[in-house]
Amino acid sequence: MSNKKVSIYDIADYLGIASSTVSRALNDHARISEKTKKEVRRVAKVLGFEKNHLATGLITNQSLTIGVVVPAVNRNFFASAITGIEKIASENGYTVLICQSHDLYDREVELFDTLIANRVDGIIVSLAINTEQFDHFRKARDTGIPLVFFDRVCDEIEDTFKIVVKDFEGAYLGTSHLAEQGFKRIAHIAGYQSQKIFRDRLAGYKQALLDANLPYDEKLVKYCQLTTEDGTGIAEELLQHPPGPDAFFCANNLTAISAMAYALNHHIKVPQEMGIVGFSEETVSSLLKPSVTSVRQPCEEMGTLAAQKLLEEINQEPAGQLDFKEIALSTELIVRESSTPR
Amino acid sequence: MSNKKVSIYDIADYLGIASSTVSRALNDHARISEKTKKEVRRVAKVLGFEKNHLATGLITNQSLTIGVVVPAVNRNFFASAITGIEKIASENGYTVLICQSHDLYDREVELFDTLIANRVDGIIVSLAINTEQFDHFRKARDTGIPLVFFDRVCDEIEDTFKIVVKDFEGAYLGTSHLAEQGFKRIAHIAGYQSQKIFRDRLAGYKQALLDANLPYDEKLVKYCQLTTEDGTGIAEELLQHPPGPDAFFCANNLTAISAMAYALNHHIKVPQEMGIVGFSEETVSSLLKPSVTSVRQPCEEMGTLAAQKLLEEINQEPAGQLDFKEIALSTELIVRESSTPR
DNA sequence: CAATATAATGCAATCGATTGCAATAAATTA
DNA sequence: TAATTTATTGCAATCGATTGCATTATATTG
Repeated sequence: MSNKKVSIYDIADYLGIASSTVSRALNDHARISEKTKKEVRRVAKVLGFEKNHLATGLITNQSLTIGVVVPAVNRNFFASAITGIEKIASENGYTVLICQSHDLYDREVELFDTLIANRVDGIIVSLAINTEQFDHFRKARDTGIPLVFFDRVCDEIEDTFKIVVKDFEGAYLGTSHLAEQGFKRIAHIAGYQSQKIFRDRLAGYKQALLDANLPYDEKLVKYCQLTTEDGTGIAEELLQHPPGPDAFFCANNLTAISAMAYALNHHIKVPQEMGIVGFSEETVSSLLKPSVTSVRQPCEEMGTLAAQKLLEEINQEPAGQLDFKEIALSTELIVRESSTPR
Repeated sequence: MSNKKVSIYDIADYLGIASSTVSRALNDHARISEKTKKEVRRVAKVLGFEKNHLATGLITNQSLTIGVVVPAVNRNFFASAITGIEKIASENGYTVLICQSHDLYDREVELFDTLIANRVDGIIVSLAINTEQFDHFRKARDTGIPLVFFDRVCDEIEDTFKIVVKDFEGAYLGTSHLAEQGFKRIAHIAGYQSQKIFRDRLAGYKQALLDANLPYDEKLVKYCQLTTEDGTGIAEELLQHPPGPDAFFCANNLTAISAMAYALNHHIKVPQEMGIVGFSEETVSSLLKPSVTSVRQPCEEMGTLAAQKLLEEINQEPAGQLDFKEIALSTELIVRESSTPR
């Protein structure tokens, strides 16, 4: 293996000049002549030079890398958010380190340690579903690494940007829509209430019932991790013993899809006998038969916003001037077949 | 902001010992006494020390990071493969840098430059759909960075591991199955033939037709990028003018799902009037109504294998002893409703 | 107790790029 | 031509961890 590691010293030797000149030339420094710059660039190319970011990072104390910690990348919401983050990051010369917590608190903590050790310049995070301790966030902040939360945010940590959607509003929209369509016994597949977003969604659901003069029946609310299996299981549980629900408002889309699948497989007609509304779109929401009504979140926009705010904090000059706050974006109800019997 | 950067020197000063001793203590070196090790670890914790990987990487010439370049992370196949890669990597103390090429050649090249600059110890890659030049791969290899291809591999580069599935076999299985179920005019939504996997899938499809005594009609084969829109568009095109196909064998699952959606929306009954088989599972394959028959790939296993082979190459001692080859894993046909009219 | 072996620690160079300051070369002005 | 600016380039320290070799402390043996 030809383990050539070409450094600026090699270029310097080749041209018989100082390494500092090479460094400045490559960085297009104003005090280097055009002639030398051209020469240096030419030789750099000939020799196959690639700048060593580790060395740069060590001396400049910044890695030009930002870390992203999400529960999983194979969900449309997170994948889109990441796309947004990448866009802003690469426009600004930053690399993105994407990590999956797989919704495990322990893994999240580990990932934070790794990111800190790798000296990322900032971290964007959406909490694992069972994260209820926050020392790893504090540690990052104490180490001087800016943090931005999005989607599943952490209220206990202040002075950071938080990018969320109006979960209450979204849930209210979805549930009200079902009520308007004539559904009377609307169940809610809810996320664990340790996460604010799921509390807000439940609250929106309740308020919508109230405003529609429908009774709130706690037996119709089921808390879970919101996996595919949870959706099927809860649908089965609720539909076994009459009177079951005649509609599901689901706190995410995976459970909406799987609850719908359960219904269809048991010869319950959707939407005639059963209405379905999900929260957050999946790629297939519009492709399913019937297509699935859902609350659309501006996923990619959340990503770009999170990245912008993070870079703002990383590059703030002087420090301590930022107006940290929670930014809540609007949701939109995409009405499709699964909720419209008429 | 308390930008404390605690280094081994701080620990050394605190204890009045040499930094080299601290370094060795933290690395559990045999020639350091237990007593000192304990002291050092204690102080490290008190001071909030986090090892600087940049410095370590600079001196040891390894970053303990591996790069992964895939077209997109929001596809079940890649997400699962990544999960497999992460598993092996973290077991071995490596961090994974995940990058998306978004199926763009230019972006892929850019990402390679960034990864090289970040001195990753190796790269696992699945080609962008229009990658037909390979200098960036050669450059990585010349820089001494091991490469492993998976899924969409590059035949032009030799002496690297390649992890694939038996695409020919999978396509043969899927198409034969449709033939057995009585479908006569089986269309194929194919990927661009610049990629070997799509050539192999087409070949498997052809062979299956041949063995089933069905004529090969090139009008029933459509080449595309395999996006959702492609699936819908091709279904529309082929079904507009009779005699259209009575089944679709699709080179991925997105097009299978969207072609099926098109059929259902136009009152074509699946599977009674139209059979559907896809390649590679999506999370929703089993949840759709009808559920979608598809060729299952061992996604996660491909990821673990790719990572294992990469680490093997990274840590080979002495160099040049590896038996590089293409490893082809078996596929499995998961029969569901979309292809079984009876 | 002296001599030798062994354990534990320290010194100093190194990785590659950056950067403040000094030094030299070239250009301008008196 | 001498004096002064201005444009270029070089020197050397620095970031933080690692490591070969030297050194000192402790243990073992005769």
